[in-house]
Amino acid sequence: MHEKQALDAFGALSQETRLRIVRLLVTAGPEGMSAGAIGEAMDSASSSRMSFHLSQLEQARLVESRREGRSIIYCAALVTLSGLVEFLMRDCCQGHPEVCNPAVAALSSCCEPTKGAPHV
Amino acid sequence: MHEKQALDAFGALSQETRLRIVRLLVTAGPEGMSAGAIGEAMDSASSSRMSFHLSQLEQARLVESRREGRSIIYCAALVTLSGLVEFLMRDCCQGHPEVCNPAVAALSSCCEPTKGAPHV
DNA sequence: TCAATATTTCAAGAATAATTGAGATGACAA
DNA sequence: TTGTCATCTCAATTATTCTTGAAATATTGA
Repeated sequence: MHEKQALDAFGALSQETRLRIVRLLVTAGPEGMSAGAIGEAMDSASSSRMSFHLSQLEQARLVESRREGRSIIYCAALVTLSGLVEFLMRDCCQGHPEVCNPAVAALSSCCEPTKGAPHV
Repeated sequence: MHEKQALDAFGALSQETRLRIVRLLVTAGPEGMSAGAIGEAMDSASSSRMSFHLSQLEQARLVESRREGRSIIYCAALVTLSGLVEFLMRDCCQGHPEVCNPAVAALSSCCEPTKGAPHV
């Protein structure tokens, strides 16, 4: 993860509709959701507005898309999300390992790390 | 962490100078740095510009400040950073615990979680 | 008190980003 | 091959955010 990519990702996440889309897709899991279904889950979203925000998210690599018949299916790009966290928190414990533990605890509430997984 | 607070935080992090400041302060640790010292670490930052960005960061609760003599010392607010991660990744493993492990591994590269720490 | 240092505040202009609505594209089914 | 559905693209308008420079505030030392 480079600075430019992180800036794009944070920029994408700083807009209400887009943040909601990402969180929706994070819970939706790897099957993802069609653009139309995402739009229905948002209040008052015209198709062009939805398309604009989805393409911003895709450019920022926070979501990925694939075509399935007439629909385009979007899903969250968890690799980018975790890269973002790592970029932001890198070197947070220079001599003070205790200070950044809350961040780890927060993520652990999601799920336990794979034993022996290579640290990114 | 509520949506509004998360939007403010992501908005604050989506600007080059501010993202650099946060990362600088994350590595600086709890002692923090004075506004002037932060400004010197940025290229071509006028004091008013620096003050504008620092106040944006403080409004987003990503940094905290205290006065020390003539200087104002800023340090990273790790509680907000970890809250942000938790907000973004909440419910990422609805039935699919394996998919979000990369995020945990990324954070673990920073430091190990405290044993028995309450999960946020 | 006066001058110097460190930082903030304010207003104006410049730069970026979001929304809207109309029209285009691509896939499928009759 | 025509019609319909799902989604995207484009250009214009509106809204938000950033930078600049001048002036204000707070702290300290002479």
